[in-house]
Amino acid sequence: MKLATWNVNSLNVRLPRLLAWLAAHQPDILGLQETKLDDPRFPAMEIAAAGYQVSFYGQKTYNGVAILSRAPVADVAPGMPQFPDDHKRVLAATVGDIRFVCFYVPNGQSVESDKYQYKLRWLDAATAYLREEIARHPRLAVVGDINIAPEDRDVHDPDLWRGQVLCTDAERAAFRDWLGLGLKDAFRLFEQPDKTFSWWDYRQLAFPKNQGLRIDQIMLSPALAATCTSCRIDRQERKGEKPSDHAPVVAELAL
DNA sequence: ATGGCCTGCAACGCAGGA
Repeated sequence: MKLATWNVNSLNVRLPRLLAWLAAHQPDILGLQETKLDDPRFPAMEIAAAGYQVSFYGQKTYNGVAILSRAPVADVAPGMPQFPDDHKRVLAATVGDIRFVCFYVPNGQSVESDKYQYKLRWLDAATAYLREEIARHPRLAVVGDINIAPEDRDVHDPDLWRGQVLCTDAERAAFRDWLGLGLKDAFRLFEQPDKTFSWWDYRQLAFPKNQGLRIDQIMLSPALAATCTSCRIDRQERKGEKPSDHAPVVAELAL
């Protein structure tokens, strides 16, 4: 079984790439972030034609999340009950005996901004939310654009980024809180090449220079982590015409 | 390669991303 996550940075623009990627990689469950589409405009027909059930929770211009699954989906739950929010950033669904949570964590913009304070409040609420989810669902996968580079090795230039948003101690502490609930960062269950990232700025030739961050994650509860056989980032998808600035992350489970 | 990020909006510059 393949689980995946991808910030598509506008599903409207990225739909051709998404359909090609589904055909090439055939994930069983995929979480999307930054669809940037109102629900009436969601391309449900095209995705259904590709063989996927789809649940979506979107808004115009900003945010927006979706879950695609080859198998039937149940108990779809938008948002976090602990954190009423106009931003559409959270969607959860059950596929078989797996609970799949798709997060689009706030960016935070800069440590001086109100958006950073919002991000910290959001992360606190997410900890409470995940504590309940993992208690209720032993086989839990939490995926998404987490907008936190967990450690310096997830940053191309740690000195440049030190103390900046995505790398602050407070954000990293929240990520460690999630690991403290028992979740495993699937990517770090395996030996990985140095300087493997999931996001590269569109500017300054950041991708060819590999000036990136690893801010997209798949986190697995112990029961699922025990079945995980690989986790990799598909940097090929960052190449070519009109790529998203994020690459997909894929975890394989022996299920 | 003589460039300089991308997307959506109701725009004709701006907000937001990270």
